[in-house]
Amino acid sequence: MTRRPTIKDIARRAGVSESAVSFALNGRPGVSQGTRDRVHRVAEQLGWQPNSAARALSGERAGCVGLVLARPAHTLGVESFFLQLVSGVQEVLASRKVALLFQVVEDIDAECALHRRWWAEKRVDGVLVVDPRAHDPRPALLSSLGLPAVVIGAPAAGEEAAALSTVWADDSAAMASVLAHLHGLGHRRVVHVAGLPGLAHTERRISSLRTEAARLGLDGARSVTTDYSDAEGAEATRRILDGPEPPTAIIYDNDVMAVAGASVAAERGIAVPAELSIVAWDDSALCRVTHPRLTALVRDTSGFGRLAAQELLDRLDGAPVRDIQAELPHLEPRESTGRRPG
Amino acid sequence: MTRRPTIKDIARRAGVSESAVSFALNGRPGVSQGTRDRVHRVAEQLGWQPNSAARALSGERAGCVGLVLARPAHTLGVESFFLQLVSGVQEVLASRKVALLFQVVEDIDAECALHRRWWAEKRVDGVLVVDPRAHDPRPALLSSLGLPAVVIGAPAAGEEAAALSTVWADDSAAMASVLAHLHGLGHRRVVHVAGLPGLAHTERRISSLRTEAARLGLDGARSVTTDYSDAEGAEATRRILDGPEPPTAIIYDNDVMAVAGASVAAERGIAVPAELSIVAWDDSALCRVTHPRLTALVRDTSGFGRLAAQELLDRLDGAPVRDIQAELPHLEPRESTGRRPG
DNA sequence: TGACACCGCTAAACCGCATTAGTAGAACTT
DNA sequence: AAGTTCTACTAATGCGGTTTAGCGGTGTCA
Repeated sequence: MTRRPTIKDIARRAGVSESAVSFALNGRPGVSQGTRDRVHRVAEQLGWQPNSAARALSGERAGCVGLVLARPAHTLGVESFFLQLVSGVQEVLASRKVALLFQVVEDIDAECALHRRWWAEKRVDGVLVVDPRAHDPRPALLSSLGLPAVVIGAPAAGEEAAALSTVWADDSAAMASVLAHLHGLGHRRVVHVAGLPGLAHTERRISSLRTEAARLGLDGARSVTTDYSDAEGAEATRRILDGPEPPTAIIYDNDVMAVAGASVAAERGIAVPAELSIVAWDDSALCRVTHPRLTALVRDTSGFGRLAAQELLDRLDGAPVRDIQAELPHLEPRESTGRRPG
Repeated sequence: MTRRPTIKDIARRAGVSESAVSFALNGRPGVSQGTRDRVHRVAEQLGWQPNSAARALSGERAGCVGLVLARPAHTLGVESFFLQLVSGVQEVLASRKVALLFQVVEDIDAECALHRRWWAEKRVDGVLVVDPRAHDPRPALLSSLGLPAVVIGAPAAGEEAAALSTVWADDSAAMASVLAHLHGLGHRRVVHVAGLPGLAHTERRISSLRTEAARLGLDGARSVTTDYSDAEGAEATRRILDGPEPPTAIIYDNDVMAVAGASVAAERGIAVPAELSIVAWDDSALCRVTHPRLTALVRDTSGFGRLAAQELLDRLDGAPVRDIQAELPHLEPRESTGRRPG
């Protein structure tokens, strides 16, 4: 139950004023090198750390950034994406001693309310925004509050990202590469089992599928949307396979649905990849542990997080808004894709 | 870029002193009902929220609790456990407007350093501790700092949890129920593919397996440890199946390894459950999407998180240290377990 | 040699809130 | 009518930092 040391303690032991201590510890001019060293030594010895509340109060930063995840609770924990992203984010933040406030909420209204509260409470210096969507209310809100933010993922087509930086991967090009792969294997009827309809990247992938399919002359290509859960992924797969002219290849928007789809095929005795090819968007342990292993679109998710965190820190340091493109995801062919049957 | 309203603004508009505002907003005596109402109305109108830094500084709480995850980055994101736990934790915290500081670090030394820093910075009012392990340095550290904490998971046998509350599930009983299930199906040779060796619950499960197996007369029962990854899960499975007297049932300490194990069996043409039964400790979408679906030990992970968060809040309110036992996990039999072959 | 700039430091104000001490006025005693 | 107790409020202080203003002492230069 030790008492926390303060700069007052340091000042007393070093025989200087509190202001001198503050100057010394923050590398500001106004103290001689000798005094500076002495103060640092005493601070170290006392194990002093700045009280974050006091810092935040005196006009400075809170030393903290926020990340809100607006997803219904039951769809959480099935995807590896977020923990990976967060771990990348933290690598960068931790190196600068910035903390991460993390919260899961039910929907986007709750998310907006939370941003507003964090701002009013002066709890965070900036926020990371994930899952950009069509008609997204968050960019406008955040810029009206003057809260620096970085959007992770490309905004919906046609929408300017207000005054927010964006870190994104080119989903359109990625979709094109998947279709090229399938087309090269002879597939002509392809279905895309997409994620949540409101999300910007979902719409982007859907529209890219359409234009790219038209270009390649794949006329059966279409998308269906889901909530990303294994249940809806399986259900969609059943409907697709039961429909007229079932496809010879299916692209799933996440790993969980892809595995669920593969399982439905197995259940029905449909051989993968002999009769049906499967591609997962986002690689994970999941894709490697199933049998056959799934061909997947690999992206460096934690690298993505690192990029976003770095950009947010830069923004806090006054850097201008930027638009950063992450490395293009690449396709990792495994055993779940093969030549078109017949 | 609106300015944040402060109690000074409220005081001015309501025509009273700042102290009166503070009393009114905090439900303290010393203001008439009329003034109280007026202050509340003005505060609402201005959209005032207490500045968390100022609150924390003036002796009060930081309004924030911490959770550190000490796992090497590559083992992250494969398990659904943590996001589920965190989402449960937050349900409770959010209802009390307490924020969650979340950080992922490489190892337990980094975790200890972080706890120390958070304490010194007065960033958190208390912390949640996960993955208790044998010879765990954290309880002693936290109690010497006087930082309220709740340990999630039972401490290693023989170790007192210092002055920390504990929320735990009875792993021994759970292991017993799994063995009873397998014994009932006629299995006599069972292997347990456990997780990280240092963790308290790993050791608990291992020792429970041993005593329970002895009681039931299963003499081939043994445990091997891994790092929880799909790679080590698969590797362990190969070694086990290649060894002398291969088991007829395998218990895996998480879902990912169980699926990886099932995949190894499939690869080798070993039929599940006809030739090999598989049990996963911890249910998830994963166990339901594979084919055959995996028999799993189900626990209410987010409920676990809720319990822990509630206990931490109680501790912050001055409640005494408690030892809370969560609901016993129950076994959900699916298609991956069946009668012993032969 | 006086004016001026510069260095190294201290004193004091301030951030937004909680809290303690104090105070004016009304109500109640006796 | 003077003393006491309440009520409803204000003034002042402190939390732990940052920051601005100011102040002696020394060096520089005209």
